[in-house]
Parts: sequence; C-alpha cells; structure tokens
Amino acid sequence: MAKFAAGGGDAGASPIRVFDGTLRSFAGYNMKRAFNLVQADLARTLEPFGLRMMTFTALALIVDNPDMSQSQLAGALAVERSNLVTIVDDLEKHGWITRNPAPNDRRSHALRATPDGECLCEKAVSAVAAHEAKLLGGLQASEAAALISTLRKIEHSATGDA
Amino acid sequence: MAKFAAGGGDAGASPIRVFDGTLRSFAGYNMKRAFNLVQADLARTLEPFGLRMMTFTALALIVDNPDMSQSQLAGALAVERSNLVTIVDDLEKHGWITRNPAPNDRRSHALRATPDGECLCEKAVSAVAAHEAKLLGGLQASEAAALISTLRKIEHSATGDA
DNA sequence: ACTTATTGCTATTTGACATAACAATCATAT
DNA sequence: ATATGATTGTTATGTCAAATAGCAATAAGT
Repeated sequence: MAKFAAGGGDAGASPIRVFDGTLRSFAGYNMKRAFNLVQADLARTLEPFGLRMMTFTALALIVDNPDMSQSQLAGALAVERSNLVTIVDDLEKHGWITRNPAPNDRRSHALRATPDGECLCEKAVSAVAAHEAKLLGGLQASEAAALISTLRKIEHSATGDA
Repeated sequence: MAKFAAGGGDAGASPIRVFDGTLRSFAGYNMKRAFNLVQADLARTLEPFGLRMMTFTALALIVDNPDMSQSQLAGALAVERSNLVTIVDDLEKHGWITRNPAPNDRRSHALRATPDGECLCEKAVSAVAAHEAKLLGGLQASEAAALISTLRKIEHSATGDA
C-alpha cells in the first residue's frame, strides 16, 4: 500500500540519501512515519477477518460497552454520526452486532455484539496483539510501556483533560 | 476539525464513560489518538503561513536537499509521483521553490527553494517547534527524546531497515 | 537500432471525512 | 397540555487526500 521510507524509496538509480534531519527533530514527523507503518500492518492483519481499522475499533468498543448508542460510539471514535451509519451497517450486515431498541429513548439504538461478533472480536484482538508484539519486538518491555504512557500524556495535554 | 476524545464527546446527556481499555493496550490505538491531536494542532499552526502538512514537509525537504528530483521527493514523502505534482505546483505558484532543468537528465526537475521559500521555511519550522514544545510541555526532556527514539525504532523494525 | 524503464504529468476513481437537511422523538417552558 | 427547541439516526451532498491508469518525452540497456 505505502512503500514509504525517506531515502529508502526506490526512486530511481540516484543513490542520494534524502536528508530529513530538520523534520526528524519533530515528534509529529516521527509519529506520522511510525504510525503509517503500524497502520499498514494493522490493515493487513484485519483484512482476513473482513475488518477495517474503523470497524475493528467500533466492534471492540461495542463489545466492551454493551447497549451504547450510536452517538456515544461516534463520539468515542471521533467520527460524525452520519459517517458512523456506514460502519454500523457493515457490522450489522455481517451479523456481528445488532441494533436494538433502547429502553428509555425510542430514537436511539442500543448496540450489542452478537456471540459471533464477540468471537470475531476476540480473535481479531489476539491477531492484532500478535502482530503488534512482532512489530514492537525490538523494544524493551519498559520501552513499549513508556511509549504508551507518553502518548497518553500528549493526548491529555492536547485535550486539556482534567 | 476533530473533536475527538473517547467519552469526552458531548454525545448527549448520557454520562456513561466509554470504556476503551481493550484498545488502550495497543500502541497503535494510542498513536492514532495522540497523532490526530498533534496533526490538528500542526494544521492550525501552518495555516497562517499558507502551508499544509504536506507542503510544509515537502518544502523542508527541498530546502535541506537542493536540486532533488520530484521522484526522490515523492519517495521521501511516501506519495505517488502523480499526487506530488499538485504539491510542487502549490509551492512553485507561491514562489517558494522553482523547477529547474536537471543537468544530467532532461526529464527530471531539479527542485530548489527560493530565498523567499527558505525564509518561510525557517519561520514555519520555528512556529511548529514552538507549538510542539507547548504540546509536549508536560513531558520531561528525557521522555520526549525517548518517544522519538522509540518511534524511530518502530519505523526501522517495520521497514526491515538494515 | 530496438526495447525497456523512468520522469513528470493528466485524467479518473475511490475512499475518508465534513456539512446540510430531514422525520421521529425527547426535553423543557410555559 | 402545548409550543419550542434539542437530540438521534439517517440520507444526500460536497470536499479533499490518495490510488490507478495511461501518456509523451527522455534515458538506459541490449
């Protein structure tokens, strides 16, 4: 999908190494590069399950939060409600979740994973975990933990979280 | 652009906190969330300069690699050559770079930043650095360095770099 | 000289994502 | 109770980035 790699591209016979030292000092640049690779690997991992990154994330959240509404899910996914419809449709058509009537609000749908959906989610989570472990294999366990911790700090800092 | 935040969404009066513990254990999930916020801040920072993330990155690479070709730049940016045309057009129309004839190859263009382009690049780099420093203000200096180091390790691991 | 590959480019398509509007329903204030 | 406004899910639409196919000009290999 993405060949990627600065200077690692096969762009011709020219052997010049592209210098990106200025950009390398930015955390954002390194985040984008690393994430692109992780995302590509994730897509390949999920494809055999019939899942994309978005549908996988949505399914995992529905499994962990039974009877949540589409608005809540959209908020959690940082997706517009209108765009969520397609995602939920996809999961529902495959029989992995159902749209149930919400007891207190006849407008909203209580999303619930089916046994099939839970089973698929479990398998997909395991597969993703395995692939990520392979991708992060060169890291110390403490390093991986520090990475996640630091990323969450950035997220809290940017959202002005309490 | 992106409201974001799991459970932080204003999705209704329902006070239920969306549980995303399963996904939180994945580095990729945390990377996506953190990067989305960083990217949004970056876009806001670059907008006054008339730059987008892609054009900014392209300009910085051209400044650091005078006379590089479009193919080389496309490789470094992980963008198709066809999509790069628009980006280079943008930079050229603003007078920040020029397409010069390459000495050894009459097909390719030697991309070079103009004095205006270099000046703008310098200012933009400073602005981005300042914004990123603010965004990463809550981190120890060693923590930020470790973040970049770890991200590069992941990148090397995924690309099978030597 | 002939074939093949590369460069920059155009055109087209796909997909992600935001916006606008809608009927149904809820909530609130008279 | 009723009128007003807000929210939910949905459809339709527009916008923008990224992928694909193909092209003429040029280069490289045989």
